[in-house]
Amino acid sequence: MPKVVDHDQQRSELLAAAFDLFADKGYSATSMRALAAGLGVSTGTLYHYFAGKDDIFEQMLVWLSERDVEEATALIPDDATLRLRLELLFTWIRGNAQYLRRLLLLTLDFQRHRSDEDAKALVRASTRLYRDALNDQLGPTVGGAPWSLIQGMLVHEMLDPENVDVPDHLDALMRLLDSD
Amino acid sequence: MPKVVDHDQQRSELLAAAFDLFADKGYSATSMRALAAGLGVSTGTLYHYFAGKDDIFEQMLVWLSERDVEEATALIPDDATLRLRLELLFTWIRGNAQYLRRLLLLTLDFQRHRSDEDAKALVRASTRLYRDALNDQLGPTVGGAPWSLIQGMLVHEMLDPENVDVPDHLDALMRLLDSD
Amino acid sequence: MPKVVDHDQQRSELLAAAFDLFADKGYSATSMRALAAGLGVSTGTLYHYFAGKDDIFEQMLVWLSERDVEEATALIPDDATLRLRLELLFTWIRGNAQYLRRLLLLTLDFQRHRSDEDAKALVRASTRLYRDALNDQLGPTVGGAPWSLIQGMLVHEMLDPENVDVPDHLDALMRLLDSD
Amino acid sequence: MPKVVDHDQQRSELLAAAFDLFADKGYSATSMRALAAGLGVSTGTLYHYFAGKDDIFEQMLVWLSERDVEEATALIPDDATLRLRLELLFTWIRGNAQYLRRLLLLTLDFQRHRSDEDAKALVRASTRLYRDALNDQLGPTVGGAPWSLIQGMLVHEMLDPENVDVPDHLDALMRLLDSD
DNA sequence: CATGAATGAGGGTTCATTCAT
DNA sequence: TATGAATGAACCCTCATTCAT
Repeated sequence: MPKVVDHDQQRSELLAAAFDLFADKGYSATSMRALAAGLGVSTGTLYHYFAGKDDIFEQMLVWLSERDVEEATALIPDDATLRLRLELLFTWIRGNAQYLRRLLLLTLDFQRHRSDEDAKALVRASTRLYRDALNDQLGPTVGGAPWSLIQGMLVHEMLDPENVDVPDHLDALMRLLDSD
Repeated sequence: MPKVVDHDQQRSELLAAAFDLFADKGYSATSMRALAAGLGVSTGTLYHYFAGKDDIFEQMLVWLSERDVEEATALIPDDATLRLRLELLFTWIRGNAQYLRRLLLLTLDFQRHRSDEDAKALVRASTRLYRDALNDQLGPTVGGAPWSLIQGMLVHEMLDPENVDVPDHLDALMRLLDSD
Repeated sequence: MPKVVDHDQQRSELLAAAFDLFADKGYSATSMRALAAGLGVSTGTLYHYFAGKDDIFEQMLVWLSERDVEEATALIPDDATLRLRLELLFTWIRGNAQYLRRLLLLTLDFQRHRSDEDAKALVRASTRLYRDALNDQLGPTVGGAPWSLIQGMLVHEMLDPENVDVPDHLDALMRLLDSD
Repeated sequence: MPKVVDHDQQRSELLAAAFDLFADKGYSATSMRALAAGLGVSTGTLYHYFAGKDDIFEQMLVWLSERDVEEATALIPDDATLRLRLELLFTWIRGNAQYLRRLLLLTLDFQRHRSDEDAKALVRASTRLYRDALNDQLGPTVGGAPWSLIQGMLVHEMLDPENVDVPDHLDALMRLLDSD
């Protein structure tokens, strides 16, 4: 099925490139024209591969989530201690902080744009993919606070970039997990 | 003499009512026409009181921030213990969680829409107003993690409302502060 | 009738100031709000003294034309030779070239804006006031060409300011008149 | 393959038709909606072919200037005497006087609307195209006065149509050129 | 498969004018 | 007499989407 392969591969490449375009300007401010131009195709072609703007975003979000979780999980040895897992994950998060901030902002952007149940479900699914991976690594006892702390750190940096004490956040994360 | 209208009062009333309209649909999806209709005035009147859409939002954000900080601070007795302060603040936050989520989302929405330095400064100023008030109440030792945790809790609820363990977050906050 | 005097004087002052405002931006680009602000009154006051924007312009044009003709005519002795008359008039025109260009442009601007017969009649009346004064000074034999040359010089300067040879124009004017 | 439309040809056709619409009401009074309706397309289509209202005008002005100069120049034999050249040019001008008046008024209209340097440069370039062609035909000795006389004649007709003695203008032109 | 021409509703904003005070 | 709040149509322009080729 060579055609299908080509089709899927082309679609993946379009999705990968779409993130930068969306992330630069935000969901609604990124026009289909700009998307087409940035991806090097015509608007018609875009509509050939995708049902519309929302569809591009949705497929992109799923694709990014799966890729991220795979990538981060692969870094952690199976026999790592809790502390090591936390440090490795935190390192990955800090190394991709800029990207994660952009993704988080974009996700909220999209959710705001589309307030229907389908959009909420999509966002929830993507979020849970990340959160479940975190729980897998740090234990099922986690009640949500560490996850909130990580997300909060990213939001904090978006709103007031100069006043975020990153080591303090790692320290806080460790204390939260230790006391469990 | 002109029509007897207190310019500043009228402006404040428009600002107060504007929040719900902005928060319902997001910054960019709320048109000036919708704003005017929702506020019961014409678009011309809106431009009589404000320089434009951005100006409405900016004035609104300042007004809300100052009002919130005053309101929350007033609830806390001067001689309250750290634990009591935390509980009172957390109670206020939970009591206004829906509003705070909407405000946070709206703020991020606006920041995305306008990426210039002026917008960033405005958002930063508003954010710091809240954060400084928190630091005033919970002590200067706070390195940012508690603040991130609170913001993260709100974001968490936006993305995955059913999976947030609120008491766990209060507990985590207490642990973070106790160990200082 | 003190009230009437005050009223007329105020109106004259408003008209005088209105020219600069109109000339700076053009007829249609000068808003009533800008006019009111520039004249130091409210829009309501403007509508108290004038029937509307067109009325302001019309009264202004009449007032300017009469003032200009009086002023330029006063400079010429009754017993001046044709050559002297021409030189004095040309000197006045060059001394007021910037103003005259602005006035000519503004007049065309207005005529374009209002294509009805009333506007045309007004413009024609104003133009003839200038042209008749010129004919009075330079003789009834003038068939229109000198007048066209002067207007053309001003238009020429508007369209291509650096390439107008002013002495050549005076020379040409003299030749046109001499050969009559 | 897209719809088969020659982009440049379609653009030229729109430009040609745009002149009448602009000339009828003036630059600023001709709205994009009116333009689109008059050209038989949607506003969206207009923006597909042109960057905006100014762009339409600018491209139109260049196109008209080049067409006019070509057309008028083609009428004059290479070995024509000065007198013949003048007569032929004057005949062309009189034959197109209505059009030229409309063009001149429109150009001034546009220059008034946009006072930036780019607009001035465009107008200057267009003006010089006409003037240089005139100089080419009537000799480099022309100091500008004949050109001013021609423009003045057109302006004169705009302001006071009934009082322009056309033969007198031709006569004056000949005298100006003879005496060189 | 792929193109880009075409649409027209809707965006933020400005306007001359009215009128209650 | 004088004010400025209020209107709402119209401004230029952008948009996601469709479809003939």
